Amino acid sequence: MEQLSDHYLRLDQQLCFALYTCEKEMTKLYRPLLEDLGLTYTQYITMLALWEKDEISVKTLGQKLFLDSGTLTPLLKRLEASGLLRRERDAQDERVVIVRLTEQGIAMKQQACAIPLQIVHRTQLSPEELIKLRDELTQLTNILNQYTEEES
Amino acid sequence: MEQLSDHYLRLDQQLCFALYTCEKEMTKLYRPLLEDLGLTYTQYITMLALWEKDEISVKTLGQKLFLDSGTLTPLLKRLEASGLLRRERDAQDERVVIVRLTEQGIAMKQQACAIPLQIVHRTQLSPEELIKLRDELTQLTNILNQYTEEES
DNA sequence: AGCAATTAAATTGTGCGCAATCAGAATTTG
DNA sequence: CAAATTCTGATTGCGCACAATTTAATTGCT
Repeated sequence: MEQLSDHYLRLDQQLCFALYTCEKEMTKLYRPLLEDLGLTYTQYITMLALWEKDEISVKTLGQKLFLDSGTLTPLLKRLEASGLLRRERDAQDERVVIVRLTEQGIAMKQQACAIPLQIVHRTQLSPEELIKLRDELTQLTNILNQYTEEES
Repeated sequence: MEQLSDHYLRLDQQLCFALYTCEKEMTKLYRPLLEDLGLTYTQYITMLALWEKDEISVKTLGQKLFLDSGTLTPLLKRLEASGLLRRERDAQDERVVIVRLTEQGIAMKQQACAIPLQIVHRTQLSPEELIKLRDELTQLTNILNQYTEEES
């Protein structure tokens, strides 16, 4: 006989599993659209960050994206190999690597700007619902981040 | 000068990015708790599925978890190496691999049942808020899944 | 100036996640 | 019944994620 406590271990009860599957499904939705640009999902959000603010260090970029150098270094090397950006050591501080978009990298923004609206449409969410969900997730991220930060 | 259309490409406007970072933060919250059990996050949700229903095929398990054999086969081999389960070919249909928990795998459920409440507490969400967010994410997953399914 | 501490990236190693491909088994169909 | 098709897992390859370690550069302290 199933215990009452089993309820808390059910897969369909878990917020984490809903989040986990939803994130994967969202990435899967982007994949065919990004394939046209020759980008993976993580490369896409990296380009979003760089279209907003160019000529920043790997560290600053990592803080925006919540990614560390173990992820960013090879990813940026691939984007560099694709001709979208250049990685150069800072002359002032040789420890720092500055990321600069190339003309090609800047130009890709025009192709990318059609993507967000296509995605929004497919979520079938109203602008209000989307903003609400997005902000709830952002707030939850901040709350969870307190725990993970203070333990390190 | 920044174009109006740039707004749609801003990182902090993206639902996908909020989802992406929140999912990673949630996984990071589980990590130290799961370390005590010797499980990764994906191994944990796999165990959740198996605690609910044991002796199922890799295919059925994959459908529950939204994971394919490329992910599950090596993951299940690791869980088998840890002594938590056994993988056996079905005698009726040799194509099918049946996953069975060992005594040790079943016993781990008792240790795991403390985890969900600890996580819920750290989200600082009321039970109602948590259920609402979880159900919204599940619904969004189902909507997005329509698009990704119909294209294949 | 000299040396420890700090900082920024890079590197290494493990484990997903998934597309693509392959192999073997079962089923369908002419 | 034989050929074609479908089905289930396994394998391979690539790209994240992230912990841990290493390397090199800078800063702080005496």
